[in-house]
Amino acid sequence: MHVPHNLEEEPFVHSNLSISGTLTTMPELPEVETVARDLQRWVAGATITDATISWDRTIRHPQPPDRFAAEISGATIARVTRRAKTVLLHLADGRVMTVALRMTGALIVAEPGTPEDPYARVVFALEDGRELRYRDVRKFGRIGLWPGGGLRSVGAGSGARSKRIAEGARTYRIGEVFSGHGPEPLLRGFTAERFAERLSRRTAKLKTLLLDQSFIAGVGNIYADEALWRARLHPLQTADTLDARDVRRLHRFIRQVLREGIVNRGASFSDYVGADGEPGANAERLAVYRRTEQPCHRCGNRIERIVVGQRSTHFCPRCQREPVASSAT
DNA sequence: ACGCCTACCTGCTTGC
DNA sequence: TGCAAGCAGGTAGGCG
Repeated sequence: MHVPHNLEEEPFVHSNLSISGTLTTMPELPEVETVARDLQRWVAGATITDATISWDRTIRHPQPPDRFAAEISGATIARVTRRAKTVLLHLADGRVMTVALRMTGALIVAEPGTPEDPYARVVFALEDGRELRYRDVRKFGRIGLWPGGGLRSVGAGSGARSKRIAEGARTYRIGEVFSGHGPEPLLRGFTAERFAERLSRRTAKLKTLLLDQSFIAGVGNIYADEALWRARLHPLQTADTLDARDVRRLHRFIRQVLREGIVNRGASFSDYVGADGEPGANAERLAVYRRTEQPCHRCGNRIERIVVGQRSTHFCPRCQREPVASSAT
């Protein structure tokens, strides 16, 4: 199997999710997509011979941690894909291992002889001598191992937070598998019309909604702020007040920032420095996120930071006007 | 059903 | 310099 040359030079760097310097990965859809594509290239076909768990809580349902290693040993990774912000490792026997990276999770392919990583919470030994390491400084991430046959949600529709998942005779709370994810924004089925229809039924603030995974899958704090800036929409504006043009802009720019993120290997809005040491053309791309008090690239006005739903939110108060509440009819 | 709040975690930054 | 508080944010789950 081809091994990228930079693996040899930088053992800990498997993808852009390993960052030299400050580790602020914040994996959102483009970052997770990048990880899945890299793993598909590097470990599809590999067989797991053992798993070492150093933080039990990383392993979640349905297997208790002490059975996980035995369950996964001997499995061959057939295919690696992504759903929302979760990496899916499809095993040859039909089971699926899910890896939710949350805040600081990373999947790293380590060549034999690579120094131990103190933040590796789960290490999968591969038959060929390499290791697939799940690294997670803050321990928020979760790994699950699910039965084959395909998990399906019981009852379709949005707001699936409390619904259950059926697999054969057993059912799981949907949160144990997926958090009732909304549509994948980059799929063809996610049309402006469908988006408009979903938005029209909601009275929540735009920022809150974009972060709601049951409303739209894969958008996190960075891409939400960036998409709203491009669409010139105020983060506090409520969804049901958007007109048709607003919706089309928001739809287009959500997809645009996510696609650009993937093209840039998920690095477009992080302070990533590539293995080639290429300096940040990324700073140019970052329009508002963490640019508090700095000039707006469009109008020069100072970027403002507010807190929405306990999350920092960055926007340009001149480009992104909050609509005046209409008290009249 | 929806929106809001807290807990989960650790490392870095800030303030005294 | 040392220490504590504040901050970062994805998401499960509880509450009103």
